[in-house]
Amino acid sequence: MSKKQSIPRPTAAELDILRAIWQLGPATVRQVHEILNAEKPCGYTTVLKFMQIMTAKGLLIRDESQRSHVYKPRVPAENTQRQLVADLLERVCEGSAEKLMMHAFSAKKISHEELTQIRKLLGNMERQES
Amino acid sequence: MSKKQSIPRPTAAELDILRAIWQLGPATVRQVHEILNAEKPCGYTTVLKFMQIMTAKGLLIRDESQRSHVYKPRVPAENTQRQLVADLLERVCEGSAEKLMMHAFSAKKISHEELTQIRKLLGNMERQES
DNA sequence: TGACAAAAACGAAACTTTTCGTATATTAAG
DNA sequence: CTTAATATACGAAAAGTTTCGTTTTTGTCA
Repeated sequence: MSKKQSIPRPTAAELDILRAIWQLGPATVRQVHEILNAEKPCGYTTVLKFMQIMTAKGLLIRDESQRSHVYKPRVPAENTQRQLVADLLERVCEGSAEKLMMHAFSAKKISHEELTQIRKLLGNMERQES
Repeated sequence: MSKKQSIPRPTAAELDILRAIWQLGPATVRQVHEILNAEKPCGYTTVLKFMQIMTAKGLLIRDESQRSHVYKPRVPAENTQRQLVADLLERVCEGSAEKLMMHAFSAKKISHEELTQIRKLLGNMERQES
């Protein structure tokens, strides 16, 4: 009975770091800091500290074989993203995917291409349905 | 030049309270506490304090004409929901509505009826497109 | 009007998150 | 080996969130 301790939900600042790593792939503190600092000024050690904390929490794992440690997500980006979307779905859309989409559509202009992709996605859903 | 100060994003606990009020309509602390306490035990004054803080932050407004003050959201539920969805869309889905949907679908089984509704929604979108 | 019940106000403790200064370690160059 | 550059480690302040005990106010009714 292995104890698979659950990974906590990332905080806002932690999500910023995850996003940078999702974009970069396995990355050093310096690389992440470069991206984050460009968006919004922040100290190097601030980013370092976060990445240490995130490692302690189990959000990241790190390879210490190099002088500059290399960090990557403990679980695939998709898992974390799915968890966050599911959470919002329940907590603000009452579990209604339709509401979720309505809000997304009213918040942002969606391109024709994207609409086509989404329709295709819906088709697949339908097919999988019992 | 009226200074329209922006309303802050609700925290997790504040969102719980908003959800209760969205469900109840304008409500007293007691009503909100009843709902929240049923989900997860919490003190009356805890809820009261939150609602006071939220009023100070501009998330709620209250009618003090009765002995039991009546609170309601300062902005329509849809606005807050749209803001939260838009935020997630940008911060975890890279602005891609398709990814948002994919995650929603993989997180939760969607009923046939809901799929139909969503398809209808897509149709409307298309029509509005330039 | 006085006592009781219910509500609001207040203040602060307990936690969590965010930010960084300073100290220490490691490596490369001269 | 010494120094300079760059990394990590550590600790703690600052800020924000959550929780609730205690006090004060307000309304009711006997």
